[in-house]
Amino acid sequence: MNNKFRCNCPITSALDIVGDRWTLVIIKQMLIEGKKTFKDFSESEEAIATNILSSRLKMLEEFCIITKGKLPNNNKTNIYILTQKGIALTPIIVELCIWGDANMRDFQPGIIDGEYMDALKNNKEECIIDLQKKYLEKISN
Amino acid sequence: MNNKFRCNCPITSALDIVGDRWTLVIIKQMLIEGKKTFKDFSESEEAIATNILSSRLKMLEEFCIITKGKLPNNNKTNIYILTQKGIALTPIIVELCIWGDANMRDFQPGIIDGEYMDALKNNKEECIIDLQKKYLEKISN
DNA sequence: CAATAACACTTTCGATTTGCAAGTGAAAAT
DNA sequence: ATTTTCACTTGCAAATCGAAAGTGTTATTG
Repeated sequence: MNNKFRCNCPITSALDIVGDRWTLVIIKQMLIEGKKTFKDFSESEEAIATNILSSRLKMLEEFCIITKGKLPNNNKTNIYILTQKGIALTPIIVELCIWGDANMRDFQPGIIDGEYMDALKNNKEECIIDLQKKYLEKISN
Repeated sequence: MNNKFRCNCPITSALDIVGDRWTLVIIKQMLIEGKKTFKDFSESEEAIATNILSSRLKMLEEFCIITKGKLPNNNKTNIYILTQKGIALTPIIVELCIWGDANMRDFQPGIIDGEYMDALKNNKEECIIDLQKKYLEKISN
């Protein structure tokens, strides 16, 4: 197993895992859009290719950011769920959202905010806690 | 000019620009490590290749995240400076730092925190403001 | 029970990107 | 005048990406 990490900086080390075109998009889809199956992800707006999706899910499982499981009455569909490490990425997702909303419109005028955006601008910290709480509720039943 | 953007989500749009292996590492080096010349970046711990560095600096300039300039008495060395859009990435860098520090040690035991880490854990918001203020001071003289 | 559909991948392959090394040209220092 | 420094650019092999098609297993439908 070769070392994925470029150096001992915590920021660079974080980027060694989540710093690519797709990883945080998948996390976002789980956390905010409630996606949890391979099909959910592959049918997303972002149109991720299935081979890339497959390799990213595998990597995220290796680094304990998600877990792969099944529903009791269904032996076909895999269910992917964020672990604590994964849920802890919420502040990063939220900050990306705020930055993208505020700074990318000049180049991407089509940006459409979700319903969460207003709340996010008003009270960021509360919003982060709320997103995490809602995700935990969603997966616990 | 082809469209870089995958869809209308602000998070995905942010990741279309800063979601790669190197972009946020460069921003971090500017903001936290005070790097500002091509040489500074190319001699970094992370060891970015000069062709990649060159293409990223060009891209960041296109998207108005950095500006390229010269010092009055030096016509050789280029000085790269974060714009407001660039400085606004501070919260993302900070959150990556916190997440990496808290969650990557299992896989990267070598992680070494900078002096800013303790302050960061105690008072995140103040730390973000402080980092931005210090950067602005640094470039204004 | 047989046939079909759905799901979760895997494989293939051409295109793009990465990363290393070497080279270039202009400015600054010696 | 020569050497060094800086900021790139070029060339090339290796790795990764992305679109499409294929595979195998598990529901579902008639």
